[in-house]
Amino acid sequence: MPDSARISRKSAKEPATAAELIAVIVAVSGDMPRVLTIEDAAALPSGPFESAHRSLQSALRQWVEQQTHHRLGYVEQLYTFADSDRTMEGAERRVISISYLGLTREARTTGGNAVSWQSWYRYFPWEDHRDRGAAIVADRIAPCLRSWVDAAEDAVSRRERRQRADITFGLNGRPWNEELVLQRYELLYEAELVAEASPFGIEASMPVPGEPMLHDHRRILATAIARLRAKIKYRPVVFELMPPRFTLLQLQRAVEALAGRLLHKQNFRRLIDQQDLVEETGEMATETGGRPAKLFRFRREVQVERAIAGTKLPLSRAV
Amino acid sequence: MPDSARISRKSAKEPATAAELIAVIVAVSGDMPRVLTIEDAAALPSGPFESAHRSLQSALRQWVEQQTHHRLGYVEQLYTFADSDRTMEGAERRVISISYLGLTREARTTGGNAVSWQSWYRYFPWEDHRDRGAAIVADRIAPCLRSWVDAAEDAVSRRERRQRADITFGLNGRPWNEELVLQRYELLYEAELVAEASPFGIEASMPVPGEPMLHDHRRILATAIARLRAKIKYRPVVFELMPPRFTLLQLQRAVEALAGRLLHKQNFRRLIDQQDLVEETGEMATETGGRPAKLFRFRREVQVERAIAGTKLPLSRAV
DNA sequence: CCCTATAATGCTCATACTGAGCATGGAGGA
DNA sequence: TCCTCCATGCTCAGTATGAGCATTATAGGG
Repeated sequence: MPDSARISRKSAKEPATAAELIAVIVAVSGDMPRVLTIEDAAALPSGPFESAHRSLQSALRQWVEQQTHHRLGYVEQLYTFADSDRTMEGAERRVISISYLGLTREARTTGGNAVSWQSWYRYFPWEDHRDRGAAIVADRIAPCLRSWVDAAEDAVSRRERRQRADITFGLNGRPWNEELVLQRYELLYEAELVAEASPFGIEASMPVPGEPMLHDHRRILATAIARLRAKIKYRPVVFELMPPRFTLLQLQRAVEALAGRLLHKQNFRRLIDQQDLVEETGEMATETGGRPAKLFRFRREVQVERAIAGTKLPLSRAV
Repeated sequence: MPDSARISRKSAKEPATAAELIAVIVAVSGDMPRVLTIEDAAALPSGPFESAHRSLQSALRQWVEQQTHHRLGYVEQLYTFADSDRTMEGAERRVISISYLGLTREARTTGGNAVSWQSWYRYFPWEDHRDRGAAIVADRIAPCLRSWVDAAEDAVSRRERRQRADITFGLNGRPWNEELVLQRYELLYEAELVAEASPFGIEASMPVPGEPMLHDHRRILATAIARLRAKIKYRPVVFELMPPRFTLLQLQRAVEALAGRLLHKQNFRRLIDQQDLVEETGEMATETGGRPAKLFRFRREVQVERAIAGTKLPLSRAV
């Protein structure tokens, strides 16, 4: 390879780098999206990538299935980081972190070592607009953002800050966009409204609610949530999180849990069966609390056919 | 970190890994999407990632700008590979390849070392459905795929193969989907219709046209094309590839070059100005070959506003 | 100067999709 | 029996989208 084609000319002894995998494993239970955590809910599971593994994805799969005793239905690479602030302190080795999103079915306890499933809204309470999320934005976050806007140097940057805050958090008449999870977290980070952003360790008195995580794991989780919220709109991935048989309302509740917002029931049903995503099992669910509902199963065939088209969410302002 | 949280238990001396960046740098000129290549058009530019760099992205930016003397308008991470077949032969080190997509403005010659800009259809002639692409699929590829379908073991897998071929290549009445670039390449690879798939080196007599590349660079390029084709539909990224002032037809031609298909002119214009993506400069272009056209410039402001909504392509069966 | 090719631009139309809401059916509990 | 909670069926208006017709504006050739 010609020298000019190389990203850097220093070709002699490059200091070794280490590769690390970070997994965001998602399940849905009890109307809540859950994420697998370690360190008493303060970190995402991670570990070194070793040459014994065939590939990144197989390493992740193998490990997660061993941990959760569940098949990982869907795995997707999220992002690779190598920022210098991620270098292990004192070590001369550079760490490259490769993050993955994985979907699995049940949130069964995995046992031991402070491993647990947590609602992802524990870390991002403002993202749950099914109920109190909107209030948190309005009461707790918006005031802080206004201060941040006013603290800008000049009128121009004040204007830019205001516009950015309005768009990402849906203020001043702008609509809430559930996909902007990462942008919102990054704004809060820049405005030093999240604990990770304060240089002197975790402050007890953060004005904005939401548990922090170690390292930049909360940012990675935000990336995963954003990706998943976007994906469910055009790919039938929700079904990876559903039991084999389910009612349409259960399906809707799962989507709502992920999207963090309520959907229009009739339109949701229309969309689902327009796309032939499910088929009736012939059975009925009687414990619905109302009229019994038909049970459905996912038509696995569509994963091939519908390689592209996919699901869209029928959103609604309110319900 | 608890042991159970690690991806693998072997914690002793992990063999070092090396990180490599691979760049897909895209520009548009002469109604063709161009990609920066090295090794006499046989490979994508790549190089080691070293600890001197602040981050992956800054390393890439720095290097590309130095090479092309152009500002990299848009940079996006594509994918990270670490498959064992990517290990350098004979070396005990594992190589992790991180690929990036970058957009830049002009395809000026970079000088020296077999660096050149190539139309990406040189590697994927069947992807250019503005003219001969559809014919290549029908005349050269479809017959091979039929053989591949018939070569399947049993009726079930034959059926699966047929369906897969029909969907990805738009056969038997299915519509052509320009986003399935990677799926198409992978199908051709599996069917051993591309040179990279034949184990005994590059064959001269491949039934399907299209230049191969070294290593898995053609696959990476396919990933980049697919990503970009999807992106231009909902994000105003085309403008990164346009000169400061342009006519609407020039803009349309650029989009068509990327998408590999022709667009309905009136609908394209409707979409562009519905979204307020551009503003008139007041000047006119007279060398259009017909009636003079207004010159426009991109409204940079929308990149903030339109953080999400974005452009959609008005497609058309034919023009 | 007229004619033709090539574009730019303006408008219309049918269809599909989408957000919303009304109405009715069926089961269990007070 | 009435009430509540859901399941399910259907309607309606606004908007987006794929297509195509018509008109306007230059350049170049006869």
